[in-house]
Amino acid sequence: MDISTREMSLTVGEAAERVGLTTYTLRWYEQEGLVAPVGRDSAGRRRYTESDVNWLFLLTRLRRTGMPVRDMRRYAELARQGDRTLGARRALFEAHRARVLARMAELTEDLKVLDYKIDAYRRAEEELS
Amino acid sequence: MDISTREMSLTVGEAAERVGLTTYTLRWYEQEGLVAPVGRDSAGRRRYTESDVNWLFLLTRLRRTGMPVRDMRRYAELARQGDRTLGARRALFEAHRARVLARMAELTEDLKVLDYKIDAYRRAEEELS
DNA sequence: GGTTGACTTCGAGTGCGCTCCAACTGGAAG
DNA sequence: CTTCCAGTTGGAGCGCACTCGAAGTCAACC
Repeated sequence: MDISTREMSLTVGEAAERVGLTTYTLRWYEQEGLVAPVGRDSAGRRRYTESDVNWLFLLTRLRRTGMPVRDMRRYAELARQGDRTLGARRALFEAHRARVLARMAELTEDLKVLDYKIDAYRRAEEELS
Repeated sequence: MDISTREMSLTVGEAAERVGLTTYTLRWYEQEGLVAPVGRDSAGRRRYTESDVNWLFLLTRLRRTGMPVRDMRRYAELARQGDRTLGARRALFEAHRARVLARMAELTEDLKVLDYKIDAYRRAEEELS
């Protein structure tokens, strides 16, 4: 009902805070084509819409799961081409999903090594006491 | 029984292959203090023992779980100081273990976002067909 | 005994993902 | 009207973890 809840528009600083990136990174992402050119106000300052922020949030998840910036750019390019790339985007996500699962399996294995070592240290400490 | 099974000694190339690192990296790890100076043969070439290889393997697991080289160096320094650092080494591993668990929890969350998107693309494709 | 190929050292170079600086602009508060 | 602050650009710089090149040595094989 309140107009401010219907039209969200954030400065680069506010958007950065919301998505957990720096203003430097937000501008750099735009420059690198990970984000389509953001709208500007009358003074030439960026204004981020809710959908800009949602897009940025998605990027942070892709990034955090280890997707290289190069691949994120490719994804952004596909997204900008509209509906006809839906299949390609899904394929990209499915491939990435598989990589994330593989990464998690690796971590599970590595965790066993850590646990083994922790136990070995515990036993060695016991021995010495 | 056979002498060769009792005394393992690998060249840098062989050791690299065994642990899945390059010869460049093996030398660099030594230079960076992640590995204690490796024994040499009469011609000055490195000879890796089984325990050298075990140590390197452990390093690869630490690295793969995201431990910075800086921390690995600190760990290597502790290890070189002998038994009196057992507690510190265990603490280091326990702290790292917690970080790995946190990372896995993050990945689990991120996977949900990927799954959501994959499903959204599927539904959108359905819509268009 | 010459060729090959893996080793040696040292220092420089690379790729990634930011991160920061300098110089400037413009809106808002006191 | 001044001060302040957050924004703008282009380009340079940084930290990390390797990665490679150059020049040389040496053992092993034909």
